[in-house]
Amino acid sequence: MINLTFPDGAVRQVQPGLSGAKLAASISKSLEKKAVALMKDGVLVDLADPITQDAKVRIITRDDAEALELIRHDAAHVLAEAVQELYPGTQVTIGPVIENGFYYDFFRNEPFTPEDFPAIEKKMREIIGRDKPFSKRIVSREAAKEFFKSRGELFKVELVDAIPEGQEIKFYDQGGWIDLCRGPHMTSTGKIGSAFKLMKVAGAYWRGDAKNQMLTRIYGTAWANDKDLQAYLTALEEAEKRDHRRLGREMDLFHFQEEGPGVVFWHAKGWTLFQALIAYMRRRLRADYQEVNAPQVLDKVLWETSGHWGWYRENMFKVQTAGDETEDQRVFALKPMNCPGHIQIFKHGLKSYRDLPIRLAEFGAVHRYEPSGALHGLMRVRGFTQDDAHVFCTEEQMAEECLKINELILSVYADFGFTEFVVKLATRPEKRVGTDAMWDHAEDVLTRVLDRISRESGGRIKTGVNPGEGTFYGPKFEYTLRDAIGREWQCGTTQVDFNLPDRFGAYYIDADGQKKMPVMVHRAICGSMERFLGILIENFAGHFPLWLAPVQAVVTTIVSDADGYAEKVARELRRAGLRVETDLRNEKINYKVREHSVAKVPVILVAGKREMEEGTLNVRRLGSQAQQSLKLEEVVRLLSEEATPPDVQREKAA
RNA sequence: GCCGCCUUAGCUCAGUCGGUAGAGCGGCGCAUUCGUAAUGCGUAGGUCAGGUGUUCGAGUCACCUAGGCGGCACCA
Repeated sequence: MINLTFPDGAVRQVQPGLSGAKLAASISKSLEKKAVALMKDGVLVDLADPITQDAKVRIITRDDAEALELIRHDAAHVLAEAVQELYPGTQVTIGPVIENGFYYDFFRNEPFTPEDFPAIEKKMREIIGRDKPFSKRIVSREAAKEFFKSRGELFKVELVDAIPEGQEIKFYDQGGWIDLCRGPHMTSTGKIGSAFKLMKVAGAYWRGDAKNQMLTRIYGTAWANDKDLQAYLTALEEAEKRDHRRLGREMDLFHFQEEGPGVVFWHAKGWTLFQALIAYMRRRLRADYQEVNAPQVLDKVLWETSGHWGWYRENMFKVQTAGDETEDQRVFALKPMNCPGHIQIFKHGLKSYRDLPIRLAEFGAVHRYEPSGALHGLMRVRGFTQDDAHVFCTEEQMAEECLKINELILSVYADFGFTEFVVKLATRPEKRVGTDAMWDHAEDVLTRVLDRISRESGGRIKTGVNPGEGTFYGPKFEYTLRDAIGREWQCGTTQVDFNLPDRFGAYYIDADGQKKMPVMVHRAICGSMERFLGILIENFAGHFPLWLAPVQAVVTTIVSDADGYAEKVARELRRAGLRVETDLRNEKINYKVREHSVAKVPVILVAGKREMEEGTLNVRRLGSQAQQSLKLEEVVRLLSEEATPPDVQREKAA
């Protein structure tokens, strides 16, 4: 006999080999019907699997949260069956569960289009309606390969070969249609229900490798019920409304055009935002950093020395004279990074150990030839501004510098309202420079720093490791923040580098009078200012806190008699440092309120006859219909206080 | 870069079977002076992304190029 422990702590003795299905049946008739899988020691397994030893068990019904991934996984199988039924000759490959849904990759000479969806969905519903049971059987490697080979499923043959020796090969049969799968599945296709929808088609490389064939991927979403499906579709629409490309146009922040793929035309309002962000960062750097500026165009030898010319040449802009007659054939590069420039500044003149650490910061405009398919609004561009810095320090100072940077990064994020972060250590990649000993050392230092960050945050900051994701010259920390709608963005990085100082021959004079190589720490907080602004636009859905809003308030009139008063109000607010516009157009107040609300101006100050006579303003805040009548002086005081950036407020309070 | 889709007025989008381009918003003009999310009337605005081809005739069909969108790959 074996002991099964139930979620309520109850223990039951049963015969070994009892299946989850039988177990459910022994509890109640209704549970037998509702059960779709078994949770055994924290792992989902098929209901038909025998339980052979003591375990903690829980019967999973379709309504349990754990069943959702099964619904999606089963839906992927049904999608594959539907496609093969409708389009014979299509080869199936893989079909995993992903966040919010599933996909299946197919190989077919003619790719699918969304126009095929109605037919496929209809067929899926038909298969689900048949409600055939999922049944599993273990097969031998040879039998599995033979089976797929005979059906012309060459991708599946490759998949069988990829299964590690000693691992079982399982076939799942769903009413005659069979797929290779590690499972688990629910009891029958009918359990999938009807709350699913095919979403999009996309190309995807076989096994994620660009050297392989392109497959057609069909994405779908699936939920336990229609209400959840509908909620998901609504959330997608909401996310679309805060798309920074859309808000950028609606709020007149920036634009892109054909002649400049991947480079931003910043309009006045967008540039105001940009400048507000840079001004904030400058204040945060004032105490510890020296701001510098290195050239845009430098001879390619510098990039050869750094290694960029070797590793990233395809992604660099080459710059040469455009003249046809010129003899000067010298090749320059538009800088893709700031580090070589900063090293030149460090190397200029002798540095003493007493000078260290030297922290050079730059809002450096860099250009990278990103693949055309990678471009995406402000999030991925070919010309952008990094809030970059390089700290030149001694070995002993390195860990302390990393911690100091960590504090700065986290406090910057907090000032923008981001409170959830993950810090990951990215370790040595295959493509790299420097000796293994150097890498061992650098990774060792960062691992210890990461432990300390985690420990000192009291577990508030999550940490992790990204193996092989480091840069070619050193390991790094990747700072990821979570936005208002739960999306994660990797922004900041801290990189420890023993390689570039060596390659460029940078040194300082140590206490013993000897030349010594400094360690270099690269760091960025926002990463790309353009991208960070894109993230901010989406995070706030364009509804910026007052200190960032490009137009902080609009003063508008109800009657033209109040025009003079409105001008005076605007002057006073501007004198207090606020970004204010007036709207004296001969339009109804409804019209003007609507227009400025749509433009997401945080504060509308209405001046009518009454306000003019009383020296007041009627204040209306974005997102609220409430009105508040306040004295002009009061408005100036309240708004300038609210528009004070968080760091300045902190300084004042201190 | 790869796969698929898209590109019509400043913006959002119609445009039938291949027969000579349309709406709303916005702009401009006039009237309206009005109390918190769209006042009325009038008016201008187009190389249908660019090119080549098929055709008596192309916004519409085919091919090429560019840009965009969704994924994939990439992201120093």
